Amino acid sequence: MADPSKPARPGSAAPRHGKPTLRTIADITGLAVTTVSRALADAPQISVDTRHRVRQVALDIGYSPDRAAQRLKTGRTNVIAVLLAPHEEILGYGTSVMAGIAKALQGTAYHLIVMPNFLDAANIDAVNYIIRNGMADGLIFSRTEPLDPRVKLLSEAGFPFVTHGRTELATSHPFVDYDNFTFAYEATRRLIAKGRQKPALISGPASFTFAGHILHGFMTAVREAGCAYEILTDIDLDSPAGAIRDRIRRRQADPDPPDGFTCGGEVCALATITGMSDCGLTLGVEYDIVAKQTSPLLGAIQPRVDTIYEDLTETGEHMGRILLRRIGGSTDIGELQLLLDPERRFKTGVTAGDRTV
Amino acid sequence: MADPSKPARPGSAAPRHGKPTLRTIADITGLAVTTVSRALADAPQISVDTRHRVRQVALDIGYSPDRAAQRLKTGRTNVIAVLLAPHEEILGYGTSVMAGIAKALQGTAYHLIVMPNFLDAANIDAVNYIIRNGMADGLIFSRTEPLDPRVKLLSEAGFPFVTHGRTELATSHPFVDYDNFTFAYEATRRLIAKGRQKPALISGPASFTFAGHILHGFMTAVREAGCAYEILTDIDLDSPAGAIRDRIRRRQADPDPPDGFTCGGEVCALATITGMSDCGLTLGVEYDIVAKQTSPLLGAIQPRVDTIYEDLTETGEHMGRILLRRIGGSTDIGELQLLLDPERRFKTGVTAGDRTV
DNA sequence: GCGGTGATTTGTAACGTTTTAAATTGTGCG
DNA sequence: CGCACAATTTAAAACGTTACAAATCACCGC
Repeated sequence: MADPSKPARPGSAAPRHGKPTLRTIADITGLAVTTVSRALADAPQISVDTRHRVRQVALDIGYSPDRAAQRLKTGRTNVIAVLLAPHEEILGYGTSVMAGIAKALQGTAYHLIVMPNFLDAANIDAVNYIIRNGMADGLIFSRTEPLDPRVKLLSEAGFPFVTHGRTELATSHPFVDYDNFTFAYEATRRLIAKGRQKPALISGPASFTFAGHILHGFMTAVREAGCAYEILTDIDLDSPAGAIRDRIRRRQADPDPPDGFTCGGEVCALATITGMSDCGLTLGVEYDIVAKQTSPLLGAIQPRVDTIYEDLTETGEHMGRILLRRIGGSTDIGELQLLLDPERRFKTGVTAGDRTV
Repeated sequence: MADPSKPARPGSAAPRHGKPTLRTIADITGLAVTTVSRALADAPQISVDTRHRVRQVALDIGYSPDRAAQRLKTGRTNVIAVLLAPHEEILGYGTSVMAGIAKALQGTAYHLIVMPNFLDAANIDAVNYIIRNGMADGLIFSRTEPLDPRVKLLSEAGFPFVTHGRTELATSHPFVDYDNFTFAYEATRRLIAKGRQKPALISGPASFTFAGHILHGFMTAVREAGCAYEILTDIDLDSPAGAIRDRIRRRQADPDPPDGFTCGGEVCALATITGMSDCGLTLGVEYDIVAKQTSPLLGAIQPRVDTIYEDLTETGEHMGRILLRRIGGSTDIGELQLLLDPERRFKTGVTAGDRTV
């Protein structure tokens, strides 16, 4: 064993910029740089005594490994990239999900980088860039399409990733998804249970997988009930609130308008209320809405909206955990895929001290 | 000049993982690695002809420099870090600002990383971590306090940063801020112009600089008008919507309630409307609100709310640009600080095709 | 033709880490 | 005592880039 009391070997110098390196620890302990490296990595071939001593010194001088050097040597970046689409600006989708991912990454060596992909919708380029330049060890993105080209690309490259949303591709891949079928099914059933005769659906843009799930859930509910229904095409959850409002208003002017709305989002619900209100119709009286809720917002507005909750932060946390597992080498698809149940609790803004008016 | 036709020098090998490096280009062109490096850096000592040839080859084979190696060698990370507080989840504050920053970083070598700081509010630790470990070349954060310790720390360390919001520290530093004084002043004047007798203020948490600016603007307006006023303490823009709603409702039960509200945020405005509505009061009839608008949300709801706009994406873009300038070495405080005027346009949800009802 | 000059190009070392292979130590046993 | 063997520790090389100093080249005036 090296004698800790012997002077630092000649040729060893303190790093110029003060930041401690492996070399610093080596000089202090009298060990070789290699030994220190392995000790910190808890290699079994290093004596337990040495491992402890090295760890202690590292802690004392506040050592933390240089990420650039590690990355250069190992090829691992210790970075998770997340792709955010421009539309996700509203109502904190992006921030909620990222908060969840960050939570999953807490305590690991991984950092979260946001790909500057707000501008161009063609984010297949961003995916290509990440794979080819090895910008990250794993990728997270959302708004999957049934035949999502990003998923294909990543799968073929063997690049670890997790999607928010499923695809219909033959090769299965890691994902976290919310059960939008059940959401739409339950939401529409609630409308019917409230006595509504003709539910209408406002779903996501048709190209996304989840829009199909919502449609399916909606159709299942209306068919079961054998009631009339309507699907509002030409607007979707990404439409500007003003466009949705106008569309609702126009529809009410035509014969046989819907009296219930299954809304996939909060802004959409607000816009619907506004449009109906413009026509002199009151929520809960002439019509009803059941909406998906992803923020505390709808919980406190007037009139109260019946909602079904989706926890985006939880979703992000699951995605982070699954991605770490995948990067760790897991191929057990069972622990890499997760379908979250809509929570059944009725979020209607009722808080303690609330009085019925 | 090196002869392009001569065979690749012995000892040169193709990189194992296919990714082209400087060495690859050197082999192809018959130049030395150093020459290629400088050619790509457009160093004047390399002949124009060589520079062009190297660039072309680099383009052809799809070369892009290894960030880890650059970072290791130069100490520069080419990373901008952004700190997001937990409260910024709502209404896309974070995402909007980041979209703006990303826009400013577009086309530069910089990547945007989000510090996983959602969990602990003590983000002074995160700042320390970034400085000490050289995690980024620059930092962006928001919600400054008058004597913000983060600003102190960064200034002393000489670490480039830009804040969203001002401080009252003696040493001036780069910032982008919205003129919240003018916002509150104008908003309150509008309330008074609408004939309101007793405006009330809901501002940000008192610890933040901008809350003081809002208060100042509000007070200036009410003093000028010589009218009654009220400041709603015990709630602020960060309060849950339900808490704000309840507080408004309770206040209306007491004597001499306010009949106008200057709201610093959208959720706050919605909650206020809800609380008043619970008391049977109608916006625009018994009371008015002027709110700050940072998303398209309020534009489409019913009842219409009078708002003053703050463009967060633009703010982010300015912050990004200023930070790049600062990293580039600028110390001209004139081009590192920016106070944005509230836009005077009235965003009241009026879109093309809108009809007055 | 020769030293000098400016314009280009080049080799070597280094950034801090991990990996591979080799060296050093200690121990048991014939 | 000497050898094999395991347990530790070590030296050297490499990842891809840039900085520094040195080398090469072409060309000029004498």
